[in-house]
Amino acid sequence: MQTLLAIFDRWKKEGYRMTSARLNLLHLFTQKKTPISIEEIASFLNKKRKRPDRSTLYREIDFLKNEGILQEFYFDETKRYELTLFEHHHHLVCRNCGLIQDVEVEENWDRLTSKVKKTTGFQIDSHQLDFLGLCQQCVKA
Amino acid sequence: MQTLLAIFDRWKKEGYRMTSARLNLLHLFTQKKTPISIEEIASFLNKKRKRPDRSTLYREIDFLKNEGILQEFYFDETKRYELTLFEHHHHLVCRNCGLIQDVEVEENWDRLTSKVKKTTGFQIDSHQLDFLGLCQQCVKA
DNA sequence: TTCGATGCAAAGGATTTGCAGATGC
DNA sequence: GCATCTGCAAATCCTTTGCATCGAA
Repeated sequence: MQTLLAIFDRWKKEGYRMTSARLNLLHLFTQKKTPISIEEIASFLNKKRKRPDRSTLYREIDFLKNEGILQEFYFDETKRYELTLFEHHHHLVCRNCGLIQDVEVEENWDRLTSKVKKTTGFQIDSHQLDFLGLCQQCVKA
Repeated sequence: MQTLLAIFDRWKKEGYRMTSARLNLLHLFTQKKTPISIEEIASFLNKKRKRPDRSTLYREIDFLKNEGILQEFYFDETKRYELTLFEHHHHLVCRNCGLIQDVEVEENWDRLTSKVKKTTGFQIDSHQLDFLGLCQQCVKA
């Protein structure tokens, strides 16, 4: 697992710059522990009176994705992003209100992965497991 | 698991019609056992000289999704659709050539689901598990 | 001073919508 | 015959791109 400091070091060597837009975004992502959409990112940054242009936002997301810092998900009809720095986990999605929550699933993923590899011949890099349903609030209502 | 016949019956009662566009689409989906994109659907129908307008295609996909006949996935930067009639299974996606393959994962999903339900309070309807990696061909190359 | 990052405006592509005519039932 | 379904064209929405300027190192 790479740390933010290690990333900054690498960027310095590669000639990328620590601009305020980039720092604001990274700061936002370290606070939000759950995948967020472009719309949500824009509105959070608006609240804090930092408003990058949409094109900047898209370019920056792309940059961070290519650098392996952000991970892309697709929930609730929209793309969402989350720091890869966070430990691997799975998501619970409420199909009514759209709430997204992390969940720990006790499972021997290494064993499962190597089993799948053996039966299919695929070289498996990662997996994604999500649960879809209703959150406590929406079950009540 | 609902059958196609049961669906046709329900539609008749609800006043929906068995148009040729709808039948062509359903026929295509019963043949393709793997999630396909709008582009792929259009090109397959073109080959068979059935060319519905794109708006019809989008409307029909939407209809089938709402009727619970199609399931939506998001792989390889595109939305893909598959019949829900097929038995529940998981997907292997090659991140190089985009190949999608079904895979059986032996796991007691009911046990896992009820465990997650207990720890989170969510009412869980379904889950989705996908593996990402390289297929045999792409590993060689 | 240099080159990456940004904002703006315009282009591009995918999806949706309104409407008039076609077609299942 | 009536309501649904369809194709066409236009509208809309999201994302990307070109370019001149800004600003980090």
